[in-house]
Amino acid sequence: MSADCCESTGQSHPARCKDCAVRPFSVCAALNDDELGELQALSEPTSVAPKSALLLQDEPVQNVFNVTSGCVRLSKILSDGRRQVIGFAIAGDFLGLSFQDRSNFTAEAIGPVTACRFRKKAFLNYLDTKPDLVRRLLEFSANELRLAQEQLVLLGRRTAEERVASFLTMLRARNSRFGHQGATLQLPMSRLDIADYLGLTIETVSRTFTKMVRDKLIIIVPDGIRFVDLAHVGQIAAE
Amino acid sequence: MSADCCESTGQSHPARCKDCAVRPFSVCAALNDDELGELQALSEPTSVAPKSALLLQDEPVQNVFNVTSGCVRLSKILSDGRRQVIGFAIAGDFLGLSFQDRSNFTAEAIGPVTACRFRKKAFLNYLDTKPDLVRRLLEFSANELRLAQEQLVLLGRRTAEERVASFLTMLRARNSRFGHQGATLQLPMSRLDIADYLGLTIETVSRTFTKMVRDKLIIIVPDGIRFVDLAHVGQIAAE
DNA sequence: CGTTGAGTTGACCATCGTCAACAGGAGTGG
DNA sequence: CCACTCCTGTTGACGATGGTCAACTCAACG
Repeated sequence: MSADCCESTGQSHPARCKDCAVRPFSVCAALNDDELGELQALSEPTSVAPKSALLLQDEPVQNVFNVTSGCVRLSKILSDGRRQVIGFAIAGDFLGLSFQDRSNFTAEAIGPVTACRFRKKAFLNYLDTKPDLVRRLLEFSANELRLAQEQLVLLGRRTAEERVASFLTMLRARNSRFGHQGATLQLPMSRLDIADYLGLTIETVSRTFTKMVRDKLIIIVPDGIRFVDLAHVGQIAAE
Repeated sequence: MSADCCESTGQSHPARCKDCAVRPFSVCAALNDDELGELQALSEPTSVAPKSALLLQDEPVQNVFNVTSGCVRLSKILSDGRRQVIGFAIAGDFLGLSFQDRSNFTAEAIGPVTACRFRKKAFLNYLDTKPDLVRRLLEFSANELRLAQEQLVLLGRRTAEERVASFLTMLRARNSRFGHQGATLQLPMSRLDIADYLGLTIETVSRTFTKMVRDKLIIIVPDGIRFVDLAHVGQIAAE
């Protein structure tokens, strides 16, 4: 079985919610076994092909999603084409609950993605009967807000090298819950995605990686990087 | 009676929640009259002096707040002193519900501020009995997340002039619910606050204002600006 | 009337963006 | 199997946007 965080694996689509590997980390953890059965009845296990969209900016939101594997890029574009990636959703993350008719951003699968899909209306109706689930969603929302606020500091006040170091340590921390704790970090997204996430250009990201290699902080490996001096990278990120 | 959005006015501390002017815009709108009475019993009407703090970054959160008048600056600082203002809270905004023990940011009154204060524990306990209030908080949280995501685009991808134009139109839109719809816009915060909010320096903000005056887009008045060509400012902001 | 703090303006400069060339791997088709 | 294209990523030269440092104005306040 592949350990790649962005490949669809057999374990991601269990027969029942009860057996779902991401349940403890997802909103579903707010429900007991009986309620899980009800939720399961509303859910549609879905495979999303690489590069296809789960949500489209300014388009009506028909579905909400619970990501079960893979990596989803969330981005906003300006009318002249400038793009800002506002986040990456991974297993356990919940997508689409904005209480607005139209989506504020585009969500696209980077590699293969699996997710539980819900009709938005049905999900909202179910929500009205499950206060604990609403409470859990509130905690998720507050957490996303905290991450966005940290990203505001990064975009507003940090240098290119600090942004890249921050990005690498942040990604490592997020993967830790799935056991990926080694010195190797998979980077499922392209340099362009990273640049658009960090408010930089692809050239600056590339140059910064190269500098970090020269400084013996990381080495670049296929589809990712390997930390050589994790402590020092963390120090640059913390600053 | 002063129309300044950041001055304490008599109407801000009504005897009863029922009569509160900001209720329709705040989380309290989720409660009926009986419930309002319960909430009122938990609330402590509070006046906050200019420059004093409601929340301190990295310190335990004892209270949560419902702002009823004035303007509160939310900011995060890095260890070397760089500061990012992550938002401004005005009447109707709710502060402090992060589900974390310690605050992620500092919240300081810019001018005089009034707010309903709640002990965090008591408020959380009350929440457990009021699903509609949780639901309302979720909507507020989702809305704040949306604003933060738009700010990510601003900080990551927009020029100085676009940032300033966006800031002015955004502030105007937020004030509109309180009837401040004229061409004059009060700016309760300093140039430094604006700079730290927009990821710029105070000099760049000042130069950009000057340029916009030269271009006949705005004129600068005491404690604010006046729109001369609102449509054009909006166009620069939209881009 | 001197002091303080906020804001403005100018001169200069650094970081990062732009434009261009190039390298290397994957896929395609002869 | 090789040539070709395409795409991603890297590197270099140059330049622009916005930052740094400094001087100055002006209003508030004692």
